[in-house]
Amino acid sequence: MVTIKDVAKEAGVSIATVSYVLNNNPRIKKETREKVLKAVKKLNYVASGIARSLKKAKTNIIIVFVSNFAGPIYQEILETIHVKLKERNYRMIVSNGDLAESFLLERQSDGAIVLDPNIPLDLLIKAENKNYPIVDTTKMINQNNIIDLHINSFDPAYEVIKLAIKENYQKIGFMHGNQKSLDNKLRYEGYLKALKEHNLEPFCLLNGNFTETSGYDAIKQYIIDGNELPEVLFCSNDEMAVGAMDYLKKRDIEIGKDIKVIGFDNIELSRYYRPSLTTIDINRSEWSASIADTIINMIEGKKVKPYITKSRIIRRDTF
Amino acid sequence: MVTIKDVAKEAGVSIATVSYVLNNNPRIKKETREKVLKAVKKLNYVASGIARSLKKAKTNIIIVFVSNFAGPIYQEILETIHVKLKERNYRMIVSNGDLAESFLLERQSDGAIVLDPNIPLDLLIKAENKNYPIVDTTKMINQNNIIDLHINSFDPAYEVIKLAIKENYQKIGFMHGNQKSLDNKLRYEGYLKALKEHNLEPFCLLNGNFTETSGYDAIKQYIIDGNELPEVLFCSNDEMAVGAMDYLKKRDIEIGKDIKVIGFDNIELSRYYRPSLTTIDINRSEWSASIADTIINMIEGKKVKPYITKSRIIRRDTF
DNA sequence: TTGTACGCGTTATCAT
DNA sequence: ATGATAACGCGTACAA
Repeated sequence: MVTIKDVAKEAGVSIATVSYVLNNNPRIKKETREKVLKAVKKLNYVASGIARSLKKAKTNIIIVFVSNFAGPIYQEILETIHVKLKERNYRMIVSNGDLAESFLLERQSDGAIVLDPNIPLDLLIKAENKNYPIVDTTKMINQNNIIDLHINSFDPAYEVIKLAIKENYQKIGFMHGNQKSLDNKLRYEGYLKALKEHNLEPFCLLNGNFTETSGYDAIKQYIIDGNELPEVLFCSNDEMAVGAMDYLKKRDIEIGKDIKVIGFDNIELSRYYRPSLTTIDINRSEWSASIADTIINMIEGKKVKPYITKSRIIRRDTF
Repeated sequence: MVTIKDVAKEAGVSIATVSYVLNNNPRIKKETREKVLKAVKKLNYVASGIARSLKKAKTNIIIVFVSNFAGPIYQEILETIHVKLKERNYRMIVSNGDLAESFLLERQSDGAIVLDPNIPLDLLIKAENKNYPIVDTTKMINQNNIIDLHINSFDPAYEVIKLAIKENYQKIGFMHGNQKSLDNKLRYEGYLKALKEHNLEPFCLLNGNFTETSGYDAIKQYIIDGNELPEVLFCSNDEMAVGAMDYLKKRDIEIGKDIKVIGFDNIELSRYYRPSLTTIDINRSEWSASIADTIINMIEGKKVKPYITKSRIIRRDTF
C-alpha cells in the first residue's frame, strides 16, 4: 500500500502538505502543489477512506437495509434513494438486515434507512442511543434519532374496501402477508374499519407471507377445505394475489366474475398478468426521495419535514 | 461516542485488557474479564469498525457493483452471494457502479464483485495494480487480481439458433441489448455463428438496450418502416422480448405462429407472460456461489477454481 | 496485565 | 504567506 508518507517522501514535502494539497487547501503555493500532484500520480496514490473516516468521524456512507434483494418493490426505491443521496454527496450501500448489528453499531456509516421489517426494535433503540440517525419504514416508532416514514397503507386499504362495499359486495376476504409486517397490519386494519362501518364481518381470512407461492397455497387450502369463496378477495400485496389467481385459474374459477381480486403495490407484473390486477399504487418515487432527504437532514442537523405517502387505486380487470 | 478508553476507565483496567477481552483472548483471567464485560454493557460500548479496519488493514466487507437495482436478474444473484459470503464471515454490501471509484481505490472493502458493465476498464486495472481483488463478470479480462466469471452466453445462443434452423426457419432476427455489454456481444456472436454454419444471413437486426420499452420501440419502428417480419426473433434478453411482444400483440400479430420469439435469462415474467416466452435459463445460483467463493479465495490467497456457467433452453409457447 | 508503537490521514499550532 | 511538526481518532498486538 502506498500511503501519504510515500507521497510526501517522493515529493520532498511533509505529509501535512500532501494532505492540504489533496484537500485543496489554498495555503499551499502552486509549485509545491504541482510537485505533490505529480508524486500522487506517479505513485497512483489514493487516500485511505478508512483513515479519513476515522479521523473525521464521518463516512459519508448511508446504508439501506433490505430484507431480501428479491422484492420487486425495492428496485425503484433503491434507485431513487441512490440518486438523491449522490446529489447530496453521500454514498449509498445496500445490505441485508442480518448484517444490521455490525453496521448499525460499529459506525461504519453515517446513517441508516431501514426497509427490512426483521431488524429487531431493540437494535434500533441501541443505535439511536448512540446518536445514530435512522429512517425507519417498518415500525411506526418516532424517537430522537429515529424518524418513521412508513407507507400509509391504512387509508388506501380502507378506501378500496369502501369502494367494494359501495358496489354491493359483502363477502369480502383478506389475505394476510407476513403478519408481523407493519404494512400488512395497516392494510388489514383499513380493511376491518371499512367492514365495520357497514356492519360487515370478515368473510374469509387467509394467511400468506407476501410470496407468490404462499398466496397460491393459502387459497388452495381454503378451497380444498370446501369453503365458500368470497366475492372479493383483497390481498395484502400483488405477489400473493398473483399466486392466488394462479390457483383460481387452475380451478377454472373466472377471476373478475366468479371472484374479484384486489392487490396492493402495483408491481409491474400486476399490469401484465391476465386478467390484469386491480391494485393500489403508492407514489414510491416521492416517498423514496423523502426518505433520502430526511436521513441527510438528520445527519446534518437540519430540519426534517414530515411526509405522508400518496396513493391511488388502479382499476383493472380483476375488480 | 464511548470508546475503548471509557470502558477501560470504567472497569479500572488498561485499554489493552479491554481489547483482549473483547477478542476473547484467553490471557485475561475470569474476574477481570467479567469486570470488563460489565463495563462494556453498562456503557453500551461497541468497538469502532473503522478503527479496527484501519489497524488490521482488513474490513471483511465485499462490495458488489450493480448497474441498477432494477434488473430482475440481480435479485437472486445477490441473495445467493450474500448467503455464501456470510457463511464465510464476510459482509456483502451492494452499490451502484458510479460509486466504484471511491470504493475500489479507497480500500473500504476487501474485494469487489463487478456486475455493472459500465465500470471503466482502467478503473479496474488501477485497483488491480493496488493488489485489490476483483471478480468481474462484464469484460472477459483475466489478470493477477481480476478473475473473469462472465456468463457463457455464446453457447446457448448458438444452440438455440441451431435449433431454430433445424426446425426449418431461415429468416431469423436478432434484437440487440446494450451493444457494449459483453452478454449482448456473446449472444449476438452465438447467433451469427449458427447462421453462418448454415450459410444464412442475419435477416433483421434490431437495437434495444435491454429494457422493455426499448424492445417495444425497436420492433415498432421496424414494422412501421414496412419491413418484413422475421420468422424467428431472438432477443438478447427477456425484457426486450416482452416489450416487443407487447407491440406485436397490439398489431394483432400472432406470436408463436406469425412470428416466433426467443428471449434470454428466463426471468419470472417470461413464465407468466402470455404467450409464455421461450428462453434460455442460466444456472444462476451455482454461478453466484462460484462468484462468492472465488472472491473470498482470492482475498485469502487460496486457490481459485475456474467455473463455466451452465444453461438450458426452456421451451414455451413462443417458439 | 499493561504500556505503547502503530495504522493513515487531518488539522491545530508553531516556525520561517 | 507557506510549510512543517505533532497531536489526534480508536483499536490491535508486541514487548515488557
